[in-house]
Amino acid sequence: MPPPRHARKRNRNHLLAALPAAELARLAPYLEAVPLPLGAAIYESGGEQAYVYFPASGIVSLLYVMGNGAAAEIAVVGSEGMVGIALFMGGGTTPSRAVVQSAGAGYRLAAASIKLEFSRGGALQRLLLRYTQALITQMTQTAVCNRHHLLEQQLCRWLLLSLDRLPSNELVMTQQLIANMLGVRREGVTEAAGRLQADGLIDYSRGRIRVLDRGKLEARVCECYAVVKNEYDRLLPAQPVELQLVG
Amino acid sequence: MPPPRHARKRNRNHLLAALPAAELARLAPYLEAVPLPLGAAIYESGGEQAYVYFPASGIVSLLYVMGNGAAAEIAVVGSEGMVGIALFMGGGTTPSRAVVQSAGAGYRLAAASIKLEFSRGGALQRLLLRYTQALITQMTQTAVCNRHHLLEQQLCRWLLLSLDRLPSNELVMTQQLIANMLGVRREGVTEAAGRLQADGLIDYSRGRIRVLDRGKLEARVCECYAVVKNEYDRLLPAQPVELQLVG
DNA sequence: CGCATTCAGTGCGGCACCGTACATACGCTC
DNA sequence: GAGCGTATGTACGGTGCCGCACTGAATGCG
Repeated sequence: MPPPRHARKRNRNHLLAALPAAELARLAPYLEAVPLPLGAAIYESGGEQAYVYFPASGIVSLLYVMGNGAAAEIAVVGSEGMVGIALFMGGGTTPSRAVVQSAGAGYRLAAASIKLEFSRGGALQRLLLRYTQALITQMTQTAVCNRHHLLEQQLCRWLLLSLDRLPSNELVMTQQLIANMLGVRREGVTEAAGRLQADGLIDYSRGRIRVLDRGKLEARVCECYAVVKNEYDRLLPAQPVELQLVG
Repeated sequence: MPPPRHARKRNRNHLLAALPAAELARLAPYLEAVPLPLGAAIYESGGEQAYVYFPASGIVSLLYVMGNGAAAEIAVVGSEGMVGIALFMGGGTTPSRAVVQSAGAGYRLAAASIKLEFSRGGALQRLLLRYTQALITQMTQTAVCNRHHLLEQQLCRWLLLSLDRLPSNELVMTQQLIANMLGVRREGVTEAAGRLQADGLIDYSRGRIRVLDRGKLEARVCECYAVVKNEYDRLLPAQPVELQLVG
C-alpha cells in the first residue's frame, strides 16, 4: 500500500512547523528525535522534567493518579501540541503524569534550551502560550464533562479527540485502558461501546477500535468536544506566527 | 470593633505585592481601583476582555455555562491571583465566565497595559506564568474531583478554597448558589451541609455559613484540596520574585 | 494442538445523585 | 405582627454508575 497523500504533514509537529525559519533554525541543533513507545511515562507526578516533547505522531495522555490508584485523564496531546508546559511556566513539575497512549515519535528539547528560547520572548513564546491556553480549555471542558455528561458522551468525546490526533480511523486501545483514562469502570465502557457498535458508529475487537461513522459520533457527543475543537482552531491557526500582531 | 491585626495584608493583591518596586512603579499609574460587587460578571464567555483584574479582597469564580444553562465552576480566584489570563496568553478571550462570588475590591489594568508589561519578560511575566500554572492545577483537580469524589467532599473542598480567600470564617452564600457552582442539585447541598452541621463542622442559616472547625473540615475533604494548596504554596511563595533565578 | 492469558460481555445488588413536588421556617417590609 | 418572599428541609421514585462475580471468546505461546 503506498503512503497516503498527506504523509508529509503527518510526521511533523505543528508547533515547531509554525515557527519562523530563523527561530526553528536556532532550535534545530538541540532538537532530538525520540520514539514515543506505548505506555512510556514522559514524566511522573512531581518529578522534575528534564525535557519538553513535541510529538510528531502518536498521543500522549496527561492524567492525574489519585492516592488509591484510580486515575483521570486531564487532557491529550498530539502533534498539535507539546508536553511539559511546566518548564516554561516556571514550576518545573506538575502533580500529574504524562503517558504515551498511542505510540509515535517526536522531538525533545532539553529544559535549559526551551527555557532560554522561551525567555527571548519571540514567536516560540507566543505560540507556546497560545497552545497552553488551548490546553487549559481542554482541561476545563474535561472538568465540565466529568460533572455533567453521560459516560457514552464522554466516550464519544474521547474517541473524537483521539481520532483528531491519529492518521487513520483506527485506534489501538483496550476498553480497560479507555476506562482508566476516563476514570470509570471497564464494564461501563463495554456497555457504551456496545451501543455505539450496535448503532454502526464504531467497530472493535480485542483492543482495536475502528471509527466507521464519524458524523454520527459527532452527532452523539456532548458540546464539550466542539468547544475544545473550536478553541484549538482559533488559538492555533495553520498560518505562520510571524504574521500575527503582538499587542 | 477594631480592625483585625492583619488588616494591612488583607487589602492587597499578592501578585502585585510580589513585584519588584521598579515594575510596580511602572504599572501603578495604570492600575485602577475597582469594586467587585457580588454577582458582577468580570467577563463573559467568548467576550473580548478589556481588562485584567487583581482582586485585593473577595472571590471571583471562573465557570463554564453549558448550552442548557447548567454550570460548573472551574476555579476560584482571590487576592492570591488574577482574572483574565487569556489576555497575556494570547487568546484574548475564553469560553468561560468570571463572576464575583463574594464581594470585594481590587485593581484592574487595561489590556494594552498588561500585554505591554508582560511582553517585557520581567518579573511580572514570570509571576503571572507561575500563577497560571497554579490555576491549571486547580482546574485539573476540579476535573478529578468531579469524576471521583462525593458531593460532601467536594463541598468541603469548596468551603476550604473559599475560606482561604476570605478574611473571616464566615461566607455569605446560599445553598442554591453553592449548588450552581458545584454543578449539583440544591437539595444535594442541603443534605451534605446538614451532615456537616450536625457534626459541628459548620453552622449556617439563610445564606450565611460559618466554619466552626476547620480541622475537621480538612479531615473530611478529599486529597484534591491539599494538592491544589500545595501547588499554590510551591509556585507562589511569599518571597519577592526578584530573588528567583531564571533558568 | 492444547493451554494460558488477555479482552470483552453479562447479570445483580447497591448507592449517590437526579427531578420533582411539597412543606417549613426565617427575615424582611409595611 | 401580618404577610410575603426567599432559604432550607424532606420525601419518593428513577437512573447512571459502581463493585463484584462469572462467562465467553480471541490471541499468543509452548
